[in-house]
Amino acid sequence: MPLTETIKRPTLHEELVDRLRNLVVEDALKPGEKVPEKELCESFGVSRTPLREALKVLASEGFVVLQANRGARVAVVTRQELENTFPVIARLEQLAGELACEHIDAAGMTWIEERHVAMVKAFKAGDRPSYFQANQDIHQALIHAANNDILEAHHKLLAARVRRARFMVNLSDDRWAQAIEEHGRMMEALRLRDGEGLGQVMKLHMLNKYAAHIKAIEDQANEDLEN
Amino acid sequence: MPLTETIKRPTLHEELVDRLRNLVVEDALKPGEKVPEKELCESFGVSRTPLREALKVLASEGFVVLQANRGARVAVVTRQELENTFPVIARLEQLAGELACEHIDAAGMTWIEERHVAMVKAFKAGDRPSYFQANQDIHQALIHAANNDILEAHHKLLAARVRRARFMVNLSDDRWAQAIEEHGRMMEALRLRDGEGLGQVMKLHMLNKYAAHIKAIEDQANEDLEN
DNA sequence: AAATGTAATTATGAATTCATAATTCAGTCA
DNA sequence: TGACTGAATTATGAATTCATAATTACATTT
Repeated sequence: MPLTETIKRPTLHEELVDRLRNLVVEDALKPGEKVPEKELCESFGVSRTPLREALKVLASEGFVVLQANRGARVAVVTRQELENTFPVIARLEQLAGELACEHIDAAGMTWIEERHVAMVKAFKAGDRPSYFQANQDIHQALIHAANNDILEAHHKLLAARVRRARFMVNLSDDRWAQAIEEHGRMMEALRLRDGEGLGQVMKLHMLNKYAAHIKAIEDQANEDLEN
Repeated sequence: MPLTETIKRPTLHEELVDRLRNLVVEDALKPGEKVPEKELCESFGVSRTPLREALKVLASEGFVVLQANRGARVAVVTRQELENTFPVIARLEQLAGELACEHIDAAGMTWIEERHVAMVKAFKAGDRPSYFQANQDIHQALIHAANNDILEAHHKLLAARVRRARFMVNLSDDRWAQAIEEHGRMMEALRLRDGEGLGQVMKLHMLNKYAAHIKAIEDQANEDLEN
């Protein structure tokens, strides 16, 4: 921890990058929609310059696509993109699991145990929003515990992509139960500081999530065909 | 392959992102230096707006750091950062190796064989620049053969970071010979389409590169102490 | 009525301008 | 002589302006 705490976040465009990314990830801006530059400027109370700077960053992160002289559109989540993303994030989570077991401290451990309890509770109550939040907290904490900024930064972007995709399908009860079971095994490995094991489970967890996603998409496509 | 080929690259800021990134990676802009906005605008013949947009993107990629009201500086390559980068890129290369064996086509295979020959030739001739180029071509081609855009994009950024670091130390003859040997094993695995094996060797290759780098840095530090 | 060509409008990329924060440098005092 | 103060200068972030590309609306023709 450095002695000099980093200063507040002053620049407009940084703030905007986060806000806009959230709008995309939280599905407030729908895939394929053009980004309404003018409206956003007004609602944020800023001029076009910082907003456009932010859009450039978002484009490099893959959340919007820029078309020459035709502005920005919200990137569509293609199946191809999902198929490409999951294997990559699975490997990053595997690495994170290994490193987390080496580097996690007592405070981090306590926090994760606490969030795990909250997550199971949300599952039993059928409370999806709370589950999603606790789940996200746990994964974030594990990545953070790995103590690798590069890993964390790249994971953050990929995780946001995956999080966007949750609006494409519903979490099935089966998959939900399976995910909870996998999280149980993650906690076991973490308590034993079994990095190899935690890495394996986290990778598997992500690949299973992937499989469930693909299946859900296909089921939905079939349903649509029937109607 | 889509019927409609994507149009040229018209926008100033995209061009600038690439050009500036190159200046950083090729060490024309030295770590820690402040980015001379004015000079760059003049030499590129553009105004500040697109240049600053490009700097925002470069900052999100980690090649420059922005300080509030104090402009951009070229990011310094810290040892910590390198220690964080190598394990991540090693995993990505492992994954790329596995996927490349599944997806590579004849043209890709031919190109890689050709570049491998050129690389060995450059090694025997002691021609470092040609070696670096061929080496980079091979790794890029393998990643590309994996046929995963997400993987490719994230690898590209990390590879650029690592490439920057080559200015910190020299490639020792020992490490060079070892690298050539590892590439030989990569080619063997690739020819057999042994994805598992290729992934392992590529991961190892990167981790060995990492070890050599750290060692070189330490040796250099010791030399400096003696003088 | 449909289609094509053209003018008007709008939106976009980039240049310029503006307000302010940071830096530099001269002058003052110890 | 050297450290501090404060004005002058410079650099930066953001707003505004401007030129042009794209879209829309409309008219003309068949």
